[in-house]
Parts: sequence; structure tokens; C-alpha cells
Amino acid sequence: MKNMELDRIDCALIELLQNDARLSNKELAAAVGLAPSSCLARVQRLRTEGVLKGAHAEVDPQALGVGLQALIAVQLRQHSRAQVKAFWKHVMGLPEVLAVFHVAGTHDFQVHVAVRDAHHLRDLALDAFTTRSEVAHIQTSLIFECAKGKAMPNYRA
Amino acid sequence: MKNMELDRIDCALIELLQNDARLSNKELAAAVGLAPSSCLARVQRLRTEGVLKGAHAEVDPQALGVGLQALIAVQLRQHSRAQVKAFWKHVMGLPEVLAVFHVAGTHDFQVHVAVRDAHHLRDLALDAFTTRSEVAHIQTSLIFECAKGKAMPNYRA
DNA sequence: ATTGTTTCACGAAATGAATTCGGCCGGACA
DNA sequence: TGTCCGGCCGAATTCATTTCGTGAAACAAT
Repeated sequence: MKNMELDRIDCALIELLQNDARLSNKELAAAVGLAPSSCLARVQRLRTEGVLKGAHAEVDPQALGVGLQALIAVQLRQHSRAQVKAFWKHVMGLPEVLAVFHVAGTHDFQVHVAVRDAHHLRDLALDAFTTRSEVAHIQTSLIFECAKGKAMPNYRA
Repeated sequence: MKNMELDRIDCALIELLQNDARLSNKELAAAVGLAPSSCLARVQRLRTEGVLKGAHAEVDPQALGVGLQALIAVQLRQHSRAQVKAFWKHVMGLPEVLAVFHVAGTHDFQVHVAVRDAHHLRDLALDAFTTRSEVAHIQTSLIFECAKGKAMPNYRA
């Protein structure tokens, strides 16, 4: 399941679907030069093998009232497995959290959050971070702008 | 275009599509209690209004030979608009880059990268970051684990 | 109240896509 | 050479998407 063979066509399919998961099977087939039925078989295989793990719609933050995003760097008091796990579960349960990174370095976590405004951010920092017993210190960085890369790089091709 | 009305059903559609962009229109319609045709009209409207901005397949990093991810914190030498823009364009052109955050704080950027291994990360840091004239200092943090939240929070509902 | 207007949802029909299936080609192997 | 195996094709079926005409509710103005 882990190291499956990906030929040139598989890679093309993966890249196309990363850019636009809504491409029809027909369009996909045309793009890679395969018959729709063959193309479908490949995509299904990629899905069942776990290479393609799902698809998610991208939504405009502004449309949802998200006016501000931030990265919150978190230092824990101790690095015990229990504390790490507890904090992880806690932040993943917060609606404001877009992503959590457990990192090695001067901080233990980087938490990407989306909030209404500065006031909301302050409340979130105070209520959901600094009050936690396992949290030693946080440092909040406002995000001016953020962008995602087009696709995950492929180091097998 | 900016402040469009989103009723209960629109919000439900948005949330469903964030969790799984591959839901068929028929399934979507059933989930929100609408006829397929009505549901389609709404989804199309959300798309043309820019609330839904696209969909992207999620792929397993391991399957593509990505064995390591990291967050690289970058400090620029100067904060001139030209330098910020130049650096932004540069990192967005790198295949290893998954996301870029331009932030306010002790660092100027946080760059999320996906690499083959530690060796690859070293080369990337040296070749694509520290050699850039606008970069004053970088600090690399290995990512142990990272997870994305289920959906963008909705502060209009 | 009534009339006109707008908005939205419905459902049937037409259009087009996804999926299934049998058969075919080409390479691997003995 | 003969057989096996994997992958692709193309037509047929099944199913979903999309279009379009209709009608019900909300609202404004007369």
C-alpha cells in the first residue's frame, strides 16, 4: 500500500486533480490521452490505494466573515506525550483553527487560525491558549497574506 | 460581490463541499432537502459569486516521496515592498513550497515546505533561502505532524 | 384588497457523463 | 510458439446533470 508504482499518467492525473478536483472523468481522460473507462479505472485505483485521499472545496474567507488570520506559536510547559496530545486535541476542536503544526524548534506548535477581527483574536488567544495549563507561552503573528502552492511536489517521477 | 447573503442552506452546502468536494449534486440536494435542480442553481451561484473558489484533491505525501515537511521562518534584511514582493514570487515558484505566510512579528515569512528528506531540506535552505540577498536570517522547524481543520469557520451564520 | 413583480423551488424532459462489460492488443515467460 | 497477464478500448447501459416551463410565496405600489 505504501510504495505503489506511479507511472507518468498517474502523476498527470494527480497533478490535474490537485489543481481542480472537479474535473470530469471525461476531461481527465482527454487531458492524459486515455479512454474514459481506462482513466476511471486509474483514478479509482488511486483512491482505493490511498494516494488520493479526498477533495475539499476552497472558500473565500471574506464571504464567511473571516477578516483576519494569524499564526499562533505555542510553547508548552513540558514536552510530555500527554501534554502534547491534550493540547493537540484541544486546538483541533476549536472552530477557528485551520491547521495545526507540531514542530521541533523553539516553539512546539504553530496554529493557523481564522477569526472575525482583532477583538476576536484577542479573545481566542486569552480564552483558548494562555488559559490552558500546558501552555507556557504564546506569540501571535498577524497574517498579511497567505497563499498555497499549486500542488504537492512529486519526488518519484 | 463581497457581502452576499448566505442563508442556512448556502452554509450547509459550503460546509458539505469543504468536507468532500466530490459529493454529487444529487447527494448534495438530498443532504440539504432541496430538489437537484434548485440545489444546482445555488451551487452555481456560489461559484460565480466567488464564495466557492475551486476544489483541490488531497494526496498522500508519502505516496509522492515526501518524507519530511518543515516550516521555515524567514527574516528579511529590509521590509521594502520590493523585497517582500521579490521574495514572495521567488518562494511561490519553488516546487517544494506548499504554503507561504507573510506575517507581522519577529519573522516576516513562514514557509511550509515538503521535501524528500533531511538532506533535501538542507539543500533547499541553503540554495533557495540563505543565498537570497533579501534574506537576513532563517530558522527551520521540522514538522512532526500536521493536520488541517475540517472547515473554514463561518461567522455570518 | 388587488394587481404586478420578484424570487425561489419544483419536476419532467433532454442532454450528457459515469460505469460496466466483453473483447482485443502487446509484453513476459517458459 | 503458445499461453498468461495486465491494461486499454469502445459500445451499451445506467445514472446524473442541466434546461426549461410552471406555480407558489413574499413584497410593493396602487
